[in-house]
Amino acid sequence: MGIRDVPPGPDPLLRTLAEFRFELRCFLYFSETAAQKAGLQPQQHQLLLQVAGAPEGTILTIAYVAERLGLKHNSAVELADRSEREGLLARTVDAADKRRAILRLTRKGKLLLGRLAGDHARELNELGPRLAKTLKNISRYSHKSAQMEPQ
Amino acid sequence: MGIRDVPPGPDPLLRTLAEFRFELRCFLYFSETAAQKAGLQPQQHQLLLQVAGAPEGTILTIAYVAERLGLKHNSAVELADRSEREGLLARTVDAADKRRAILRLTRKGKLLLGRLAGDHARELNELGPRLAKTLKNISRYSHKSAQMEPQ
DNA sequence: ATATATATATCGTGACACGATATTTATTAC
DNA sequence: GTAATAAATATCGTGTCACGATATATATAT
Repeated sequence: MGIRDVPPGPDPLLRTLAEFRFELRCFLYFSETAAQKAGLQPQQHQLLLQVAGAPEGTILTIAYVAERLGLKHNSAVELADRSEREGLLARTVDAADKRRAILRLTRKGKLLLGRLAGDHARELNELGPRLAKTLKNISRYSHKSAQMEPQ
Repeated sequence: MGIRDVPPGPDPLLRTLAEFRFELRCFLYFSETAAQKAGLQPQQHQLLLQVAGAPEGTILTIAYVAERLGLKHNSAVELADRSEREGLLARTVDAADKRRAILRLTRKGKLLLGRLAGDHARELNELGPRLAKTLKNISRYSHKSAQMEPQ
């Protein structure tokens, strides 16, 4: 802790941004691996999470999950196709607007997602504080002030 | 702010994890878009960042960046190939161990990376606090305590 | 009732990560 | 000191997936 948090040498902002992305990558790697161990593709996991974790009252359309996952509509369609084929997800045509497909999890999908959620929460409880600290360092170094007391 | 941070309805842990991934995805989308606007593939941006932002004294080998990017060695080789082809990066054989390739940025690579760094710092200064808050909520809901005062 | 917009779906393409394997150089065992 | 093993990088074929362009079906507006 202290000055070693952002060692001297190269541009401290680049140094800290690199560290942040590394920590982020570690989390994503954990997440991808956990999903695959559970028998899900990482993106399928994300789809299930956005479906199950949507705010109350959300209309769970393809367009909604596409926006939440940062995907184009057609990519979300394909992801839902694959997930449906594997019995993780079900589509039903919206009775109120037959253009829409409503997504919901199957029991299998819920089960797998639930297991992953606990693991992710644990991992984030460990990683979170480190991420937060690195984020603070970024803000410190991006305001290009000479560094005062670390932390 | 307050109770609305994690609305009622479905499992609040799933709800919060979904929110976290959405915020993360927003950042990544920003980052990918910024890189591409600057003429870089997102992964090339990450490679340059890990090269330029490595701690003083780091030996900048393929293996090093592979580990930092969470890639297999061969994927890092290919990424370095593409980046070298576009004049962002240079490889030199390590004189001390001729198996190793040492990576360094070209002037062009440094220039592009520098521009992106500022934009990213600004974006993270905005997004960081929200991420930190969501992370805290995850920790709150993963310890399955009944919720007390929000925040 | 026709035109336009919206939601989802289909298809061909390209980027890229990976496993398996090869090649070169170091290191170790004897 | 040479053979054997390890380590670092490179090459090649394959599969996944995200995308743009386009198509189809339903809703909305004029």
